[in-house]
Order: sequence, then structure tokens, then C-alpha cells
Amino acid sequence: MLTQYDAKHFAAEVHAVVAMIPYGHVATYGMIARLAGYPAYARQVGHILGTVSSETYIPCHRVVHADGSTVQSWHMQRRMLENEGIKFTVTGKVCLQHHLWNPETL
DNA sequence: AGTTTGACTGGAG
DNA sequence: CCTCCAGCCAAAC
Repeated sequence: MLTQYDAKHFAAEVHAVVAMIPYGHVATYGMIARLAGYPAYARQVGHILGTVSSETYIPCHRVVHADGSTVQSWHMQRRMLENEGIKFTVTGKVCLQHHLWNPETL
């Protein structure tokens, strides 16, 4: 059982949630945090994806900011998303109305 | 042990 | 739609 914050457990949960994001869809850092069981850890999700992601392949490029914008310090992300058919608005954000993943569709 | 940093978020202006 | 800001929390200094 989990009595307090456990970095390894958190990383494992984040890994599992991100892995189920369907092709052509995206999720936000906040969604991942909530689905992983850590509602207030959106920032930590970003930390995990930026460091632990090298261990195993996970579609971390499908995780964007809550407003649909892509990560400023990770320019390759947008290209990867466009490569799988994701559309962007003229303001440079992912068209969430069409691509935001709905976890209830599992 | 105090401060800064960061792949975050929602609300206010 | 954009910028600014307080709240957020572990990690790195």
C-alpha cells in the first residue's frame, strides 16, 4: 500500500497511463496526473516524461499543456504529432476538440 | 535547511 | 487570444 509519495510508483503509474493514449489523440499533463492517482502532480508528470522516458518507449509526445499548446522547450513534439495526423489551430495549438483523449472510451 | 527551477494549471485582466 | 500571477510539489542546488 502507498502511505506517502513514492517516486517509483508514481513513475510507473504515469508510464502506464501515457502508454494507453490512442494513436492520433493527446492528453494533458493534468489528466495524466489525475488518472495516475496524483491530482496535484501535473508538474511532476512533466519531470517524469522528460527524464525517465529514455528507459522504455512511451508516446510521451502525445502529452500537451492543458490549453493544447505543445512544450516550448521540446520543438520536436509538434512535428511528431503532425506526423500522426493531429491537426493544429492557426494559433499553434493542438485542436483539442478533435484530438483530446477521452479516458472513458477505454 | 532555505532557495530556485521546471515538459503545469486555472483564473484574472 | 494573449500575458501575468498565485498555487502547486518534487528535485536539484
